Amino acid sequence: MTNTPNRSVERAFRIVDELSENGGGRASELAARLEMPVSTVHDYLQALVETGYVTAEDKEYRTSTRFLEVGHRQRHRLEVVKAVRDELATVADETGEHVTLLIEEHDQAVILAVQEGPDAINLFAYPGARMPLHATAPGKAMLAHMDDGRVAELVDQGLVEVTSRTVTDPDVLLEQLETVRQRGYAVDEGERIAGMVCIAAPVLDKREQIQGAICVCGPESRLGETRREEIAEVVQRAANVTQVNLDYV
Amino acid sequence: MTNTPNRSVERAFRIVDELSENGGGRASELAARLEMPVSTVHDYLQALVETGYVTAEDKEYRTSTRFLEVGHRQRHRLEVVKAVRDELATVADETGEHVTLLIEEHDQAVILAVQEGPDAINLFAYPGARMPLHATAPGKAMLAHMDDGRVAELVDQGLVEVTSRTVTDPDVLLEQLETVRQRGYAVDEGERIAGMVCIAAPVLDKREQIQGAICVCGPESRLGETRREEIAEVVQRAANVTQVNLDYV
DNA sequence: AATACTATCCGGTACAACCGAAACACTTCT
DNA sequence: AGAAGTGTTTCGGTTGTACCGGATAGTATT
Repeated sequence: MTNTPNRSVERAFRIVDELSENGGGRASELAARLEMPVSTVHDYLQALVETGYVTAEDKEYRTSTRFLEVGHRQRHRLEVVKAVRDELATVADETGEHVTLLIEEHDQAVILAVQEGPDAINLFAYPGARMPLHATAPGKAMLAHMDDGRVAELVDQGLVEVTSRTVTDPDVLLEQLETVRQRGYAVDEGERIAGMVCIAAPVLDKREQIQGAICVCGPESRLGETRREEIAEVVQRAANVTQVNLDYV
Repeated sequence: MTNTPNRSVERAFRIVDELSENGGGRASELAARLEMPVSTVHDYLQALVETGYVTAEDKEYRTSTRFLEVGHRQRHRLEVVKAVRDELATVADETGEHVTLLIEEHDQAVILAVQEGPDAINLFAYPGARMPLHATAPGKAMLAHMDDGRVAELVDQGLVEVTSRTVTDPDVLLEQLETVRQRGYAVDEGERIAGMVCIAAPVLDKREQIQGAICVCGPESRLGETRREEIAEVVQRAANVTQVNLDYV
């Protein structure tokens, strides 16, 4: 399967990743970290600058705003984003908490949009941020509506423990997914970020295909039993409206 | 100068660009557009999918959310963005119009953040969007504080006509830049988008280095002489506050 | 079923990526 | 000032792999 898939491309993006993670760097720095000859890295950086995806400023290389551009263009085209437009703001208003729209990509949950309600906790959440599916409410909401085969595959790859509360037992996870299907929303209690509770509802299209999830996050202290149910209501309603928008636009 | 800067890297990003512009595509489509053999394009797509920067969904390839991630991370690190944080919203509120923060990159003006006021015209403006420096108010605001040498270089590369009102005469441009320096803000009257007037103030750091520009855009009909001066006031104040934030954080 | 199209696989060859080494640019010591 | 250290850039020969033509498999269209 991994049939030498063009080494140059792979290396180029390895360098981009490295730049992105460290917010830039010098040629030799990167060479050391990536264990490549300095001259090679230098060649790549030169090529990357040429493409416009990397900027050089006095020997200091950074990823350029082209990434923003490409990312936003794609996001703009995703139907879910259009469909959810006003709903996120409404949910943020009604709950006061931190609201996000996520999709599944490459077996991960990826944030597409963030809307902070008046009382929102300041999470490090930004468009493009990704997280494991099994360790988050939105992830579980989406998993609950994916093929059994894919879920099994993911389970086989191992359920990474993000916090001490993360569900790592396959049986427990499958049971939870069943619950999600029954009541229509998913919950995560400090399974990704200690002290944070998240409640998420899946967004399906008319073919019952999963298109994303809407998620509300807040501190455990503020989200008692009744409050959670209220939020679940709101999130599910938003997901429904989104589904309608999806199908009729 | 163009010393064979790694063809694979260049081609990989040519493909990414093409994908981004058309919101995705099939292998053969891209091959035709880029005038490359199908098998070659196929190889590249495979490699790109492997890196995670492109997703394949039933033969249809798209740029992935990785671009969003990389873009946002970088933006997060840019000092200007932090410094301008609340100012954009304030300006949007006070003017009611469409407000943006821009920086210069690769000889272009690039939008980093957008804030729409209550009466804002719906422009196709998103983070990462880029435009020529000489054809916009923020561009001219930044040009006015760049080295004469760089300005001369840009002029030499030719002043592209975006609309019929775009300044294409070097002498006129240089004169306008002088005016910008004198009164502290730049104006563009339908030079990039017909019917739109933009007013922008430069954000400088303590070394008088240009760090970006804050820009307000609105329809010509709404922006008479006095209104423009009011907006210029507001924008300049915001740019000043930003500068202070920049220097003291 | 036959046709047309596109995606995918394969493998030999030409060519460009690769990297060692040397030149160059800057700092930072003595 | 000179020297030594640190990091960047240039250069060119070799070697590995990107490249693409052609074959095959897969899918849609008639």
